[in-house]
Amino acid sequence: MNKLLVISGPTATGKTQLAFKLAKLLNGELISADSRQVYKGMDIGTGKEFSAEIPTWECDVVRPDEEWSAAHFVKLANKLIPEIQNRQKLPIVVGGTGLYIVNLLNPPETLNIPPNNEFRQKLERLTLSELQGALRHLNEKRFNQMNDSDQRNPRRLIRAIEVVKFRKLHKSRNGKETPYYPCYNVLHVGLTVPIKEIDRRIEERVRQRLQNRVEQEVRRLVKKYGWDSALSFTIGYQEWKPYFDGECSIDEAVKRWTTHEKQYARRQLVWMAKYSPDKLFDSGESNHYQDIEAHVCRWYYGKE
RNA sequence: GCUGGGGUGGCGGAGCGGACAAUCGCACCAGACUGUAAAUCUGGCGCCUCACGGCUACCCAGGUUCGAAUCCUGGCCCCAGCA
Repeated sequence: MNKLLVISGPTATGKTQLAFKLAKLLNGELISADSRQVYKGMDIGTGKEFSAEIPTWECDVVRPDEEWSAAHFVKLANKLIPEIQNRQKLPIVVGGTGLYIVNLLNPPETLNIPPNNEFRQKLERLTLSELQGALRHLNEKRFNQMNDSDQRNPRRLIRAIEVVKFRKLHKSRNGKETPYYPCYNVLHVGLTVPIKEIDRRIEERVRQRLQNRVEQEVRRLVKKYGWDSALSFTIGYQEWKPYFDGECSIDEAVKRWTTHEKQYARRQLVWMAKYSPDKLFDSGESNHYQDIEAHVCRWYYGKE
């Protein structure tokens, strides 16, 4: 039994509800592939949902001021998945962070090359052309491999430099940072909805979260962790800062939040178009659940 | 009613005689992406054309000028202060 079910898709398509249903049906446990729900206390704004019967892993694992990354996610997931399987249960990875899922299923060689924060801080002070120059000087080939947009992306340039530097330093003892290549029997189900419907659901959800007093949650978290934390790069949190600082009205802040959420959904769709799941379902269609259930069961109960 | 400021592309906002289809930001569209990914970055964004290029544009109507979003006159509208 090495089966692994993956459910991905843009925000507001009903992934979590689907995962709960399937978990109940197939005796499963969830692993959240969500880069924001890992943060403790960021509950209302990230829309955490739990079920009394079904365990959900990789939620609430670090504080908003702690470090987290795709590599952390993958490492923990590769520990959890066999554990769940050993309990004779089905692990279900659900989430909208496409990179996490891709990295889990198909880890890049560089995944376990750690960041060098001190070095990064130094590089962050450089201009774009200085960064480009630095990478070309270290490894012209690597620079040329990058596409036009990445060559102008400071963050990507910094990581590339970091990787090259690391390899130069550790070329003798290669192997330690090679990622673990799992071989699970994976079914990857994608969930989508026409974009107009996603927009509608996002608007509704923002209203709902306001009613659930996100504002209080944000205020509390800012007090505890400050803006120098995940709060400043999370939709639904970052937008509150100008309002708290008296630079805009609450309506403007909420509008920006909604817009950012919609833009995010579009980016997720672009990502999904590139890394398409095995099978895509439209959760706006009335009988989608039956279709998904049938499809998943065929895989689950089928021969290995 | 007087005085002063102003009307620019979906919005905010530069430009104040030529180099302006008009800096920039936002929104929007299309993408990229392999340890920050709800992040970060790229391209497009008046109309027609694959392109060279052409056409119509900076409230409206006139005028000055080789040339006007930019100057002048009149009109309409907005804002601030005074009445």
